[in-house]
Amino acid sequence: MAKGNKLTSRAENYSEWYNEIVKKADLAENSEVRGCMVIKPYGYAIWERMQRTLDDMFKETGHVNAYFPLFIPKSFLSKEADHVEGFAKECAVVTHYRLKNDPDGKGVVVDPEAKLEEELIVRPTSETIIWSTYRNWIQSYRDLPILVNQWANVVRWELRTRMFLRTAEFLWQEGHTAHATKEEAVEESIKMLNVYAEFAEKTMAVPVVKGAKSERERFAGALDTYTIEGLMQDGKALQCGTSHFLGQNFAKAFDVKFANQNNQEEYVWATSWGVSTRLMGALIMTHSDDSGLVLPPALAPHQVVMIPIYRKDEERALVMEKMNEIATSLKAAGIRVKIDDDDTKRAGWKFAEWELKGVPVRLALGPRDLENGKIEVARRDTQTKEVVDITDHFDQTIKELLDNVQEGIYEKALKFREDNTRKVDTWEEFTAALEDDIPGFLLAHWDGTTETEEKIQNESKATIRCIPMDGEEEDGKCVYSGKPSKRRVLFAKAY
RNA sequence: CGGGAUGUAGCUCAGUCCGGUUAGAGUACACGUCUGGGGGGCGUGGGGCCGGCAGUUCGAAUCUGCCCAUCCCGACCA
Repeated sequence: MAKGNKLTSRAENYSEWYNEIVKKADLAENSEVRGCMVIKPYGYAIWERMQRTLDDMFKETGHVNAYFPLFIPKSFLSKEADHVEGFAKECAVVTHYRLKNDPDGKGVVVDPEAKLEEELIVRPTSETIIWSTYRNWIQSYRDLPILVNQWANVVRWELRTRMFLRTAEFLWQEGHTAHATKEEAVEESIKMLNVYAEFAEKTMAVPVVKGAKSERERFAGALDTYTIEGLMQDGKALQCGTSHFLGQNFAKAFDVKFANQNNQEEYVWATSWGVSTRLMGALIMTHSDDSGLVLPPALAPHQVVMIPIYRKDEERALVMEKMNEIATSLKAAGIRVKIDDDDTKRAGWKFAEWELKGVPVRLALGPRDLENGKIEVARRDTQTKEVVDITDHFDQTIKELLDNVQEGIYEKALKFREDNTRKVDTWEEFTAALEDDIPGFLLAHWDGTTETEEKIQNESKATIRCIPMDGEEEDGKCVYSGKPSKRRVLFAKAY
């Protein structure tokens, strides 16, 4: 790659900047199938770290993993009326099970003889197939709760797609739990929302607002949907994860009952919750800059990249010896280290490349440093570097530096969100705020009706992201209708 | 599904209006060489069914028709 290979800046064209990061940082690329993407090894490595951390958190909260089929009988989808309403328009349908050679000799065609009696839907989510299964698993209160998660792919036939943010097929996890009481199910749905929020903030360093969705925005088939909402650098909101209290809707649709301690039959209470590869988009759009990706150390496949500098083979040998020694001690301290000793690339090229890929810390070591007992330490998030002594506790120095980076990018993102969260009280303020370069989060009163919500969306393009959980009661007037309101809700333009 | 555009090297594109040498550039790739502490310089080389089919013509990347594909804007998108 040549000098001209700079990213489009965020100011110039934000969505172009995003697309270029995804491609040039080797995260993913478009596939031959419209709307689908290939997640490349570097991008997948980040996703794997997300999976591992989340999976541990799920296990710690008592969940186990299982796997349910990709295909769902068409009839299942129509058993819960709201649910089918929500998904019908974006389902891929399997109608046949066989191909045959084209009689005209041009490749293969669908064999019309092989039509399925009942068509199969490629899962857009798995509530239906799971609840039809739970029916057989549950007879007594002693069978409850069921706390199951699955890691899977799902398909939603989207017309407009964007890498990681909205693709026709995506990877996610979906937790599906069954409980004896309403209280327990509600508690579960909030517990998992908290797990998501903790993951977002501690591991991804993405600050999020926890809240409940309005009726209009909630999951089809849920009584309550809870969400974590992040604010991206362009001032638009991104829904990062959702947790649903499903009530008894699916239990009734699939006739899942249990005998309570008094031997009375009751419908089971349900939750479901999920996060997807969309989190990759949140990660990119929260921290990255015009030089490329910025990764939190907790998720970076390589936390430290080491680049040797040398001219002659003798120099190379000396530098590599010292570098391996340092790498060994860093690895022993639990740090993920990559030595980039590729002799076909130049040092400057590697600097730019690893910056683009967001590696939190870069160490460069050359003959000059070797003489002085020093090493160059560069920090990705602040783009600063300094030459420091190689001390006995160098591994601890780096460990602390990584912690600082993790903390630093979170604080920076939090400050950005705070700077771009505004209370507005009039419709003029509301619409004016949305015209800004960074529209941001708007806290405003709302009269609680779907009609008003729709009008606000149609006239301003902003939607209610959530009714924040930590919001305080406050008397006010709806920013649109002027009717009384008890609390502010969070509005934003959203992805 | 409506509106607009584009298909030429792995990628980004010029050439098409006005038909006429062997179809070009940048980048990527390969080799050599000088290099090497922020995406290096020089040299050499490989790589093309010009989206497909059918016309017009002595001659088509270029003109005509049809088809296919993709992209953008809208509509739609818990």
